[in-house]
Amino acid sequence: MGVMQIPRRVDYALRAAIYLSHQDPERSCSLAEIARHQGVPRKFLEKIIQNLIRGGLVKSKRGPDGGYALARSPGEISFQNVIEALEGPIAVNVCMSQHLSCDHLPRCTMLGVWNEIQRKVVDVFARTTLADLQKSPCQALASSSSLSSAA
Amino acid sequence: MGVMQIPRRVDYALRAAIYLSHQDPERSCSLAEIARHQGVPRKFLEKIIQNLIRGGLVKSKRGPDGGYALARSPGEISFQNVIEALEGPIAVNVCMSQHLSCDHLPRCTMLGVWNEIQRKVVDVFARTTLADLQKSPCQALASSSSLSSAA
DNA sequence: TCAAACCAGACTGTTTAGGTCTGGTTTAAT
DNA sequence: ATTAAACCAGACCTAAACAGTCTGGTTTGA
Repeated sequence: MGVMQIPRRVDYALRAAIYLSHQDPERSCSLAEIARHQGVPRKFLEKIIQNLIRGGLVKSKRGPDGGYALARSPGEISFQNVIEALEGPIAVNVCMSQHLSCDHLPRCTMLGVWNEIQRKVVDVFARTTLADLQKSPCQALASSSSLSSAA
Repeated sequence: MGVMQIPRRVDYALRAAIYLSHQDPERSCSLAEIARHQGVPRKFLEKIIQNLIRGGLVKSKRGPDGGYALARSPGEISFQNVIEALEGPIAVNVCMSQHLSCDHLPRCTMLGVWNEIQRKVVDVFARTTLADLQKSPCQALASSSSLSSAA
Protein backbone atom coordinates (compact mmCIF):
# COMPACT_ATOMS: atom_id res chain seq x y z
CA MET A 1 0.00 0.00 0.00
CA GLY A 2 1.31 3.37 -0.99
CA VAL A 3 2.54 4.12 -4.46
CA MET A 4 4.53 7.34 -4.70
CA GLN A 5 4.88 7.41 -0.96
CA ILE A 6 7.55 9.50 0.71
CA PRO A 7 9.99 7.45 2.77
CA ARG A 8 10.00 7.58 6.55
CA ARG A 9 13.39 9.26 6.65
CA VAL A 10 12.02 12.28 4.81
CA ASP A 11 9.09 12.48 7.18
CA TYR A 12 11.53 12.30 10.09
CA ALA A 13 13.77 14.98 8.60
CA LEU A 14 10.80 17.29 8.21
CA ARG A 15 9.64 16.62 11.75
CA ALA A 16 13.08 17.45 13.07
CA ALA A 17 13.31 20.62 11.04
CA ILE A 18 9.85 21.67 12.17
CA TYR A 19 10.76 21.01 15.78
CA LEU A 20 13.86 23.15 15.47
CA SER A 21 11.85 25.91 13.84
CA HIS A 22 9.86 26.20 17.03
CA GLN A 23 12.94 26.61 19.21
CA ASP A 24 15.12 29.58 19.98
CA PRO A 25 17.64 29.61 17.10
CA GLU A 26 20.45 30.50 19.50
CA ARG A 27 19.87 27.38 21.52
CA SER A 28 21.22 23.99 20.50
CA CYS A 29 18.79 21.10 20.81
CA SER A 30 20.37 17.74 21.51
CA LEU A 31 19.64 14.72 19.41
CA ALA A 32 17.98 13.05 22.36
CA GLU A 33 15.64 15.98 22.82
CA ILE A 34 14.54 16.06 19.19
CA ALA A 35 14.20 12.30 18.96
CA ARG A 36 12.12 12.18 22.11
CA HIS A 37 9.76 14.96 21.10
CA GLN A 38 9.23 13.67 17.59
CA GLY A 39 9.18 9.97 18.38
CA VAL A 40 11.97 9.13 15.99
CA PRO A 41 14.68 6.48 16.59
CA ARG A 42 17.67 8.34 17.97
CA LYS A 43 20.48 6.87 15.90
CA PHE A 44 18.45 6.92 12.73
CA LEU A 45 17.63 10.55 13.25
CA GLU A 46 21.30 11.28 13.83
CA LYS A 47 22.15 9.97 10.40
CA ILE A 48 19.31 11.88 8.83
CA ILE A 49 20.31 15.15 10.44
CA GLN A 50 23.81 14.79 9.02
CA ASN A 51 22.21 15.16 5.60
CA LEU A 52 20.53 18.36 6.69
CA ILE A 53 23.86 19.67 7.92
CA ARG A 54 25.60 18.85 4.65
CA GLY A 55 22.72 20.55 2.89
CA GLY A 56 23.37 23.69 4.90
CA LEU A 57 19.97 23.64 6.58
CA VAL A 58 21.08 22.80 10.09
CA LYS A 59 24.16 23.72 12.07
CA SER A 60 25.62 21.73 14.92
CA LYS A 61 27.55 22.47 18.08
CA ARG A 62 29.74 19.75 19.51
CA GLY A 63 30.72 18.95 23.04
CA PRO A 64 28.64 18.89 26.20
CA ASP A 65 25.49 20.95 25.90
CA GLY A 66 25.94 20.79 22.15
CA GLY A 67 23.20 20.00 19.68
CA TYR A 68 21.49 21.27 16.57
CA ALA A 69 19.79 24.42 15.39
CA LEU A 70 18.49 25.70 12.08
CA ALA A 71 21.14 27.34 9.94
CA ARG A 72 18.63 29.72 8.35
CA SER A 73 15.36 31.25 9.39
CA PRO A 74 12.29 29.00 9.09
CA GLY A 75 10.94 31.16 6.29
CA GLU A 76 14.03 30.36 4.25
CA ILE A 77 13.76 26.59 4.52
CA SER A 78 11.28 24.90 2.21
CA PHE A 79 10.04 21.34 2.18
CA GLN A 80 11.88 20.99 -1.09
CA ASN A 81 15.14 22.01 0.58
CA VAL A 82 14.72 19.35 3.24
CA ILE A 83 13.62 16.64 0.84
CA GLU A 84 16.38 17.26 -1.66
CA ALA A 85 19.01 17.42 1.08
CA LEU A 86 18.18 13.78 1.68
CA GLU A 87 17.06 12.45 -1.65
CA GLY A 88 18.45 14.63 -4.37
CA PRO A 89 16.23 16.11 -7.05
CA ILE A 90 12.58 15.07 -7.05
CA ALA A 91 11.51 13.04 -10.10
CA VAL A 92 8.08 11.43 -10.16
CA ASN A 93 9.12 9.12 -12.99
CA VAL A 94 12.47 8.04 -14.34
CA CYS A 95 11.86 10.13 -17.45
CA MET A 96 11.70 13.23 -15.24
CA SER A 97 15.35 13.01 -14.28
CA GLN A 98 17.77 15.71 -15.46
CA HIS A 99 18.80 14.08 -18.69
CA LEU A 100 15.22 13.18 -19.47
CA SER A 101 15.94 9.85 -21.05
CA CYS A 102 12.73 8.12 -21.94
CA ASP A 103 13.69 5.26 -24.22
CA HIS A 104 10.35 5.61 -25.94
CA LEU A 105 10.72 9.23 -26.83
CA PRO A 106 9.75 11.11 -28.84
CA ARG A 107 6.40 9.40 -28.99
CA CYS A 108 5.73 8.89 -25.27
CA THR A 109 2.27 10.33 -24.81
CA MET A 110 2.54 10.22 -21.05
CA LEU A 111 5.23 12.83 -20.74
CA GLY A 112 2.74 15.64 -20.40
CA VAL A 113 1.05 13.89 -17.50
CA TRP A 114 4.27 13.25 -15.64
CA ASN A 115 5.27 16.81 -16.23
CA GLU A 116 2.06 18.07 -14.73
CA ILE A 117 2.36 15.90 -11.64
CA GLN A 118 6.01 16.81 -11.26
CA ARG A 119 5.26 20.50 -11.55
CA LYS A 120 2.43 20.42 -9.02
CA VAL A 121 4.28 18.37 -6.47
CA VAL A 122 7.46 20.40 -6.70
CA ASP A 123 5.44 23.59 -6.56
CA VAL A 124 3.86 22.72 -3.23
CA PHE A 125 7.15 21.58 -1.73
CA ALA A 126 8.97 24.67 -2.99
CA ARG A 127 6.29 27.05 -1.76
CA THR A 128 5.89 25.57 1.70
CA THR A 129 8.40 26.71 4.29
CA LEU A 130 8.83 25.79 7.91
CA ALA A 131 7.49 29.22 8.79
CA ASP A 132 4.18 28.37 7.14
CA LEU A 133 3.61 25.60 9.63
CA GLN A 134 4.27 27.72 12.67
CA LYS A 135 1.14 29.77 12.18
CA SER A 136 -1.77 27.37 12.21
CA PRO A 137 -1.09 24.44 14.54
CA CYS A 138 -3.77 22.32 12.96
CA GLN A 139 -5.51 23.46 9.81
CA ALA A 140 -5.16 19.82 8.94
CA LEU A 141 -8.39 17.96 8.44
CA ALA A 142 -10.08 20.95 6.87
CA SER A 143 -8.24 20.65 3.54
CA SER A 144 -10.47 17.91 2.15
CA SER A 145 -9.79 14.25 2.38
CA SER A 146 -10.29 12.89 -1.11
CA LEU A 147 -8.47 9.72 -0.29
CA SER A 148 -9.15 8.07 -3.60
CA SER A 149 -11.39 5.07 -3.72
CA ALA A 150 -9.81 1.75 -4.54
CA ALA A 151 -10.76 0.21 -7.88
CA MET B 1 17.57 9.52 -7.29
CA GLY B 2 13.85 9.68 -7.32
CA VAL B 3 11.78 10.24 -4.21
CA MET B 4 8.07 9.63 -4.75
CA GLN B 5 8.82 7.88 -7.99
CA ILE B 6 6.29 5.61 -9.59
CA PRO B 7 7.52 2.02 -10.01
CA ARG B 8 8.37 0.61 -13.42
CA ARG B 9 5.45 -1.81 -13.32
CA VAL B 10 2.98 1.06 -13.20
CA ASP B 11 4.68 2.74 -16.11
CA TYR B 12 4.48 -0.54 -18.02
CA ALA B 13 0.83 -1.02 -17.16
CA LEU B 14 0.02 2.44 -18.44
CA ARG B 15 1.99 1.88 -21.62
CA ALA B 16 0.11 -1.35 -22.26
CA ALA B 17 -3.25 0.28 -21.61
CA ILE B 18 -2.35 3.17 -23.88
CA TYR B 19 -1.27 0.79 -26.60
CA LEU B 20 -4.57 -1.07 -26.39
CA SER B 21 -6.48 2.18 -26.50
CA HIS B 22 -5.06 2.78 -29.96
CA GLN B 23 -6.22 -0.59 -31.28
CA ASP B 24 -9.53 -1.79 -32.57
CA PRO B 25 -11.39 -2.84 -29.39
CA GLU B 26 -12.77 -5.91 -31.15
CA ARG B 27 -9.33 -7.21 -31.89
CA SER B 28 -7.24 -9.08 -29.34
CA CYS B 29 -3.59 -8.04 -29.11
CA SER B 30 -1.21 -10.75 -28.05
CA LEU B 31 1.19 -10.31 -25.20
CA ALA B 32 4.09 -10.54 -27.59
CA GLU B 33 2.71 -7.75 -29.71
CA ILE B 34 2.21 -5.38 -26.79
CA ALA B 35 5.55 -6.23 -25.23
CA ARG B 36 7.35 -5.68 -28.49
CA HIS B 37 5.73 -2.35 -29.27
CA GLN B 38 6.20 -0.96 -25.79
CA GLY B 39 9.63 -2.42 -25.08
CA VAL B 40 8.52 -4.19 -21.92
CA PRO B 41 9.79 -7.62 -20.79
CA ARG B 42 7.22 -10.13 -21.98
CA LYS B 43 6.72 -12.25 -18.89
CA PHE B 44 6.80 -9.28 -16.59
CA LEU B 45 4.14 -7.58 -18.64
CA GLU B 46 2.05 -10.74 -18.52
CA LYS B 47 1.94 -10.59 -14.75
CA ILE B 48 1.14 -6.91 -14.79
CA ILE B 49 -1.72 -7.31 -17.24
CA GLN B 50 -3.29 -9.90 -14.96
CA ASN B 51 -3.79 -7.09 -12.47
CA LEU B 52 -5.53 -5.01 -15.08
CA ILE B 53 -7.81 -7.93 -15.84
CA ARG B 54 -8.69 -8.45 -12.19
CA GLY B 55 -9.34 -4.74 -12.00
CA GLY B 56 -11.83 -5.04 -14.82
CA LEU B 57 -9.90 -2.76 -17.15
CA VAL B 58 -8.77 -5.36 -19.65
CA LYS B 59 -10.41 -8.48 -21.00
CA SER B 60 -8.61 -11.47 -22.40
CA LYS B 61 -9.29 -14.10 -24.99
CA ARG B 62 -7.57 -17.45 -24.69
CA GLY B 63 -6.44 -19.91 -27.29
CA PRO B 64 -4.69 -19.34 -30.59
CA ASP B 65 -5.12 -15.82 -31.89
CA GLY B 66 -6.14 -14.83 -28.38
CA GLY B 67 -4.86 -11.77 -26.58
CA TYR B 68 -5.98 -8.68 -24.73
CA ALA B 69 -8.26 -5.74 -25.32
CA LEU B 70 -9.65 -2.93 -23.20
CA ALA B 71 -12.77 -3.87 -21.27
CA ARG B 72 -14.12 -0.32 -21.41
CA SER B 73 -13.74 2.60 -23.73
CA PRO B 74 -10.54 4.64 -23.37
CA GLY B 75 -12.51 7.57 -22.06
CA GLU B 76 -13.69 5.46 -19.15
CA ILE B 77 -10.25 4.36 -18.02
CA SER B 78 -8.28 6.82 -15.94
CA PHE B 79 -4.67 6.73 -14.85
CA GLN B 80 -5.99 6.30 -11.34
CA ASN B 81 -7.88 3.18 -12.42
CA VAL B 82 -4.73 1.66 -13.84
CA ILE B 83 -2.50 2.65 -10.95
CA GLU B 84 -4.88 1.43 -8.28
CA ALA B 85 -5.48 -1.85 -10.11
CA LEU B 86 -1.81 -2.55 -9.44
CA GLU B 87 -1.01 -0.71 -6.26
CA GLY B 88 -4.19 -0.16 -4.34
CA PRO B 89 -5.15 3.28 -3.08
CA ILE B 90 -2.68 6.10 -3.61
CA ALA B 91 -1.24 7.55 -0.40
CA VAL B 92 1.61 10.05 -0.59
CA ASN B 93 2.44 9.50 3.06
CA VAL B 94 1.58 6.78 5.54
CA CYS B 95 -0.75 9.18 7.34
CA MET B 96 -2.80 9.46 4.14
CA SER B 97 -3.98 5.87 4.30
CA GLN B 98 -7.66 5.09 4.90
CA HIS B 99 -7.52 4.92 8.66
CA LEU B 100 -5.39 8.03 8.79
CA SER B 101 -3.20 6.93 11.65
CA CYS B 102 -0.53 9.49 12.32
CA ASP B 103 0.95 8.62 15.69
CA HIS B 104 1.67 12.28 16.25
CA LEU B 105 -1.85 13.47 15.72
CA PRO B 106 -3.58 15.68 16.52
CA ARG B 107 -0.69 18.11 16.47
CA CYS B 108 1.00 17.09 13.21
CA THR B 109 1.40 20.37 11.40
CA MET B 110 2.32 18.66 8.16
CA LEU B 111 -1.04 17.05 7.56
CA GLY B 112 -2.29 19.98 5.53
CA VAL B 113 0.68 19.75 3.22
CA TRP B 114 0.31 16.03 2.62
CA ASN B 115 -3.35 16.54 2.03
CA GLU B 116 -2.66 19.14 -0.61
CA ILE B 117 -0.13 16.97 -2.43
CA GLN B 118 -2.42 13.98 -2.20
CA ARG B 119 -5.33 15.93 -3.55
CA LYS B 120 -3.39 17.36 -6.49
CA VAL B 121 -1.78 14.09 -7.47
CA VAL B 122 -4.98 12.09 -7.26
CA ASP B 123 -6.81 14.82 -9.12
CA VAL B 124 -4.53 14.61 -12.13
CA PHE B 125 -4.61 10.83 -12.19
CA ALA B 126 -8.37 10.74 -11.82
CA ARG B 127 -8.95 13.36 -14.50
CA THR B 128 -6.63 11.89 -17.10
CA THR B 129 -8.07 9.09 -19.21
CA LEU B 130 -6.56 7.03 -21.95
CA ALA B 131 -8.70 8.98 -24.41
CA ASP B 132 -6.93 12.19 -23.44
CA LEU B 133 -3.66 10.81 -24.71
CA GLN B 134 -5.01 9.75 -28.07
CA LYS B 135 -5.50 13.30 -29.24
CA SER B 136 -2.14 15.00 -29.10
CA PRO B 137 0.67 12.55 -29.79
CA CYS B 138 3.25 14.82 -28.23
CA GLN B 139 2.18 17.90 -26.37
CA ALA B 140 4.94 16.81 -24.05
CA LEU B 141 7.81 19.22 -23.68
CA ALA B 142 5.55 22.24 -23.89
CA SER B 143 4.13 21.80 -20.37
CA SER B 144 7.13 23.43 -18.65
CA SER B 145 10.07 21.56 -17.29
CA SER B 146 10.60 22.88 -13.79
CA LEU B 147 12.76 19.96 -12.86
CA SER B 148 13.65 21.34 -9.44
CA SER B 149 17.18 22.40 -8.74
CA ALA B 150 19.12 20.33 -6.25
CA ALA B 151 19.98 22.01 -2.96
C1' DT C 1 -4.71 -33.22 -31.45
C1' DC C 2 -1.71 -29.81 -31.93
C1' DA C 3 0.08 -25.56 -30.76
C1' DA C 4 -0.61 -20.76 -29.88
C1' DA C 5 -1.96 -18.13 -26.58
C1' DC C 6 -3.30 -16.91 -21.77
C1' DC C 7 -3.07 -18.15 -16.41
C1' DA C 8 -0.98 -18.88 -11.90
C1' DG C 9 2.24 -18.95 -8.73
C1' DA C 10 6.86 -20.14 -7.14
C1' DC C 11 11.42 -18.54 -7.53
C1' DT C 12 15.57 -15.41 -7.84
C1' DG C 13 18.98 -11.75 -7.72
C1' DT C 14 19.53 -6.92 -6.59
C1' DT C 15 18.41 -2.81 -4.35
C1' DT C 16 16.22 -0.03 -0.94
C1' DA C 17 14.30 0.88 3.56
C1' DG C 18 14.84 1.34 8.06
C1' DG C 19 17.55 0.99 11.42
C1' DT C 20 21.66 -0.40 14.70
C1' DC C 21 26.57 -0.70 16.26
C1' DT C 22 31.20 0.54 16.96
C1' DG C 23 34.38 3.66 17.43
C1' DG C 24 35.87 7.86 16.69
C1' DT C 25 36.35 13.58 17.57
C1' DT C 26 35.16 17.85 19.82
C1' DT C 27 34.65 20.61 23.83
C1' DA C 28 32.67 22.47 28.54
C1' DA C 29 33.35 21.74 33.04
C1' DT C 30 36.01 20.07 36.85
C1' DA D 1 44.54 16.89 32.33
C1' DT D 2 40.57 14.21 32.63
C1' DT D 3 36.15 13.22 32.11
C1' DA D 4 31.93 12.80 29.94
C1' DA D 5 28.36 14.68 27.12
C1' DA D 6 27.47 15.43 22.87
C1' DC D 7 28.15 15.14 17.73
C1' DC D 8 30.49 12.49 13.50
C1' DA D 9 31.39 8.73 10.27
C1' DG D 10 30.81 4.70 8.29
C1' DA D 11 30.26 -0.28 8.51
C1' DC D 12 26.77 -3.44 9.39
C1' DC D 13 22.21 -5.86 9.46
C1' DT D 14 17.41 -7.66 8.54
C1' DA D 15 13.38 -7.53 6.00
C1' DA D 16 10.91 -6.06 2.33
C1' DA D 17 10.27 -4.35 -2.24
C1' DC D 18 11.55 -4.34 -7.06
C1' DA D 19 12.10 -6.24 -11.43
C1' DG D 20 12.02 -9.94 -13.52
C1' DT D 21 12.20 -15.18 -14.79
C1' DC D 22 10.72 -20.05 -14.80
C1' DT D 23 7.79 -23.93 -14.74
C1' DG D 24 3.82 -25.89 -15.56
C1' DG D 25 -0.58 -25.54 -16.17
C1' DT D 26 -5.51 -24.45 -18.98
C1' DT D 27 -8.13 -22.86 -22.88
C1' DT D 28 -9.40 -22.99 -27.63
C1' DG D 29 -9.16 -22.32 -32.89
C1' DA D 30 -7.60 -24.75 -36.84
